[in-house]
Amino acid sequence: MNNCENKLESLQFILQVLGGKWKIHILSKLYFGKKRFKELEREVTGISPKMLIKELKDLESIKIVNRQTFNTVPITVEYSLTTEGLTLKPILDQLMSWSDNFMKEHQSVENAST
Amino acid sequence: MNNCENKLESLQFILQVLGGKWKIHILSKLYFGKKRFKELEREVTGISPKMLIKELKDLESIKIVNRQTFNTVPITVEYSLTTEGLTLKPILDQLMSWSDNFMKEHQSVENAST
DNA sequence: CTGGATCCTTTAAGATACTG
DNA sequence: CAGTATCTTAAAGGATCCAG
Repeated sequence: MNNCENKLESLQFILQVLGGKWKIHILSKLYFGKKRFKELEREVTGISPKMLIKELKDLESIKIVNRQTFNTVPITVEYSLTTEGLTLKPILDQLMSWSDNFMKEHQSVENAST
Repeated sequence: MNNCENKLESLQFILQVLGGKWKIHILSKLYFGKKRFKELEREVTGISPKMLIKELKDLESIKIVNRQTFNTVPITVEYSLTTEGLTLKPILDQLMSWSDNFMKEHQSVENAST
């Protein structure tokens, strides 16, 4: 039963993918639909083009986001979630509600010094 | 409805907590029960005492693990999960099964070049 | 045994200017 | 508009030695 090690690795892998400063923020924007590069740059406040590109490439390479180019006058690129990417949403939602709850608990503990 | 920002923050927070190279590994050992420092050092292969201490402190500070000292001849310290920490298990399990599935898909895509 | 302190290397991230 | 390149800083992690 040492596929535990295996699972550990996958877990670490996906945590690494989702970790970092920007991934979640970017994904949360893409859950509302496709976005152009510039849109993302605007909406993911504080990110630099270099970081945005890097993160998008990361996500693209594991097929969580999709990149589509249009040969318009100034080139247009749209990013969107793949089917795989969409399956991530419930997970993220659950994690979110856990974190949310966790934060509340944590706060109430700190404020319990009355 | 900009509690979205709030949720994003909690998500990032917990992802940061769980992220890094060792947290998950350590937690997965603690799910089997309390462990002494040395036991963890042995079981979490490759970790240095410095890292182990740091990670344990991180987890302790957010009340996910519990630290209990015993005034034995050479001092003994036992680490275990708190109630909060235990609530993390289902989340981790779900994440794990997702990652697992994701990895399989990903592999089959790569091998589909027949 | 448990853990702190120090030094060093590697990786993540930020700023900014530049090209097709 | 979309993306690169370069340079710099900050943070994570590793190695090792030391102390209660």
